[in-house]
Amino acid sequence: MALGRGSSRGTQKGHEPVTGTDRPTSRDVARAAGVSQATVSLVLGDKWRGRVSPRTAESVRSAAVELGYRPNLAARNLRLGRTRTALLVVPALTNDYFARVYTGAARVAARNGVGVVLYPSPEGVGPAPDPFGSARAALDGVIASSMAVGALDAISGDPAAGTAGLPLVMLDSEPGAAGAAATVNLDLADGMRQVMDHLGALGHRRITHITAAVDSWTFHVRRRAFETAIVGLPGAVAGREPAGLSVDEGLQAARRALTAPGPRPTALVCDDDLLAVGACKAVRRLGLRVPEDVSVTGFDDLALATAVEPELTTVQLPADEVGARGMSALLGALDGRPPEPPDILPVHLAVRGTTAAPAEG
Amino acid sequence: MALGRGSSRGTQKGHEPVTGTDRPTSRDVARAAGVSQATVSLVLGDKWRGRVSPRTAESVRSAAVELGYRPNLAARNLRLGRTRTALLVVPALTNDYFARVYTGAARVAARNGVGVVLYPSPEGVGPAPDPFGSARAALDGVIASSMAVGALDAISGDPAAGTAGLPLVMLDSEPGAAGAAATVNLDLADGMRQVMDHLGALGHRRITHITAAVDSWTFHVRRRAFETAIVGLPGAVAGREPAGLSVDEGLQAARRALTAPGPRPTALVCDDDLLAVGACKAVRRLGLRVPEDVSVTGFDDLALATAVEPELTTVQLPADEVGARGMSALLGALDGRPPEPPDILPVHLAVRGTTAAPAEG
DNA sequence: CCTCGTTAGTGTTACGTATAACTTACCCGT
DNA sequence: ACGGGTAAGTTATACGTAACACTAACGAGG
Repeated sequence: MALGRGSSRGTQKGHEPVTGTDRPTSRDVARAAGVSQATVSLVLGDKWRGRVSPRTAESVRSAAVELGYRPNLAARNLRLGRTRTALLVVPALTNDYFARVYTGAARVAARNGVGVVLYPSPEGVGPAPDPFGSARAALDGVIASSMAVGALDAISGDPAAGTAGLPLVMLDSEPGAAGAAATVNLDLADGMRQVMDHLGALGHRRITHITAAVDSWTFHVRRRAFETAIVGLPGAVAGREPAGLSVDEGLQAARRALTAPGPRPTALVCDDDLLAVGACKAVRRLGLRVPEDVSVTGFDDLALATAVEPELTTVQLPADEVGARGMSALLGALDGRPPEPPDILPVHLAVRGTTAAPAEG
Repeated sequence: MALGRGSSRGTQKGHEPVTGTDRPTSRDVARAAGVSQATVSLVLGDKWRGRVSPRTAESVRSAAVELGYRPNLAARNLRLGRTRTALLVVPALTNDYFARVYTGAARVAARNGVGVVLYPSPEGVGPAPDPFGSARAALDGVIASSMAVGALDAISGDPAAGTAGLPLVMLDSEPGAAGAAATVNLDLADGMRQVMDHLGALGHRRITHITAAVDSWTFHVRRRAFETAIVGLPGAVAGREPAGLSVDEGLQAARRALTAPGPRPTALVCDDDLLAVGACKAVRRLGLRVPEDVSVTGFDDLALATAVEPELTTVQLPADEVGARGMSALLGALDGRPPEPPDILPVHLAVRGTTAAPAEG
């Protein structure tokens, strides 16, 4: 039954390719089953109904198993002109918002027989942060977070050209972003509004916004929404303190906000949970308490938010839904379906332990 | 100059492949530059020195740019019989230990012109968690964390067969694991020893080990090392409390440990930072203080460890070095070099705020 | 008996690339 | 003038697969 895997590698003329790990090919399976390669392709491709007898099909299948046949994906991709693989470009792996985005995207992709390759934009990983060279996988389409567009247009000035003409779905980016086949958005403005309503209702009037100093739409929106909300809050006094996206930067920014001359803010609204955690540390290092002396709010509802004490009041984002919709949109674009109207996913404020009414004063 | 991208798709007989996004091919570039396809391949493959005149080379290059030529990776992979792509299988994205492993691996890979595809073993993502179907990228080799072997042998009973005959490097796994071309290890036993020495020197004698209830070598080692250390500590009394790998499970386990009948442990040694953070919460919920009443130690030094207060005393792991060595080993195996002797990377205890001498009593 | 339709396959081709082997033109020394 | 050498390309494959177009065998209907 198990013929030797002869595979007459006849070098008559010309080329001689680098001989990789020579696995059995569909032709080897064909020889073993006593049929032609075309039949093997039909059977294993599950297109044999009514074209190959069940007996033959079964013998092909068992021969394939016998030899441990695995189709050569490179050959298949070349033949089909498509890879059924999508690239997901995210800014950071550590951030579990993106981990959840991936989960949602992967779920939808798996249901459609599509693979997902992750490309975390490198933080000094290599000299050429080229997703299409680095993740050398041949790709059908790209989903990118707005926070990672740097990785895309690092290749060329034009963000769209960065995807090399592949369909592109943008997440959390300006609706109708140039070059994108679709966009998936969160109602971040509403999230910030919920935060401000909550703080306003508690009685806070001196509020400092600790902003993420990252040039990304997701943060611009938060800032605009904060500014809109603060003018809608009678007698409110706003402050602003920019910070990089880390716990430590949040700590520094909060320290600056709390030790600045003038009346101390009673609430710190942070653009991100990392910043909020840092802010809480700053409050305590100044001998104050959260939330009795200073309320702190975050954004994103990372795992970190419920790990710290007190647990963070923050805005929960439906991250996996973002990933799932993004993948759906990409699959639609790949199938040539017209883009669906961009809908904006709702977000939800989770009130936890870092907000309370301000002390009298 | 810019000829139309004619690409006479002559369907004389037979096949007719699915016409994907028809990008320009090297033959189109050849036509535009007035040379043969072979010359284009030579020039763009940077193998033209002494075989093509500089003038011609330049005209080929500019024609390629003009047309926006991007080589078809599927075709290249097929021709070369290799993809220069490695798969990194990790248990979770959220855990920044693995994010750092990836960073290290990606750094080494980039230096060698190799791409890295991440495969986070899915938590209920799809029905068939098949890295080789899901990450449909054609692969040259696999690096897998021992904590993710489940994703590998989910495909077949045999962990090695899971990689479909590809070279496999195991991280943090039993040295000389079956089927692995190489293994990269951390001296976790020494890490645990450092923890115990530290606690012993502080005067702790009633110590409970909060173990990760995960069937992985990395945790077996920790447990064995704990048990070895405890017998080497005169008068020491050990406890053990298993927990799943999460903050909340750590909290539950610590609560059980602290409220069990008999004298209360003065120190909780946790297998993981997540557990340690949960343990700290449990201590405080019982009205006790960290570290005055109960000392807590973690393991891994996640970002979380310095986000909480007090900052966690924990064992720092050279995660990126693990990734880098793993990738080096894989590249070596791919080049047919004999495996280097498995070396064990040192780890280092970071003493921070959650450990102190126990109160008298 | 011939034709038609169905069943069960096979032969052949091209996807786009990299490279071994061949070719042609030109120059130099003797 | 002529052989040999080099520079500058070109030609011809083959990688493994999927699918179209073809064919051989066979039974049924007229």
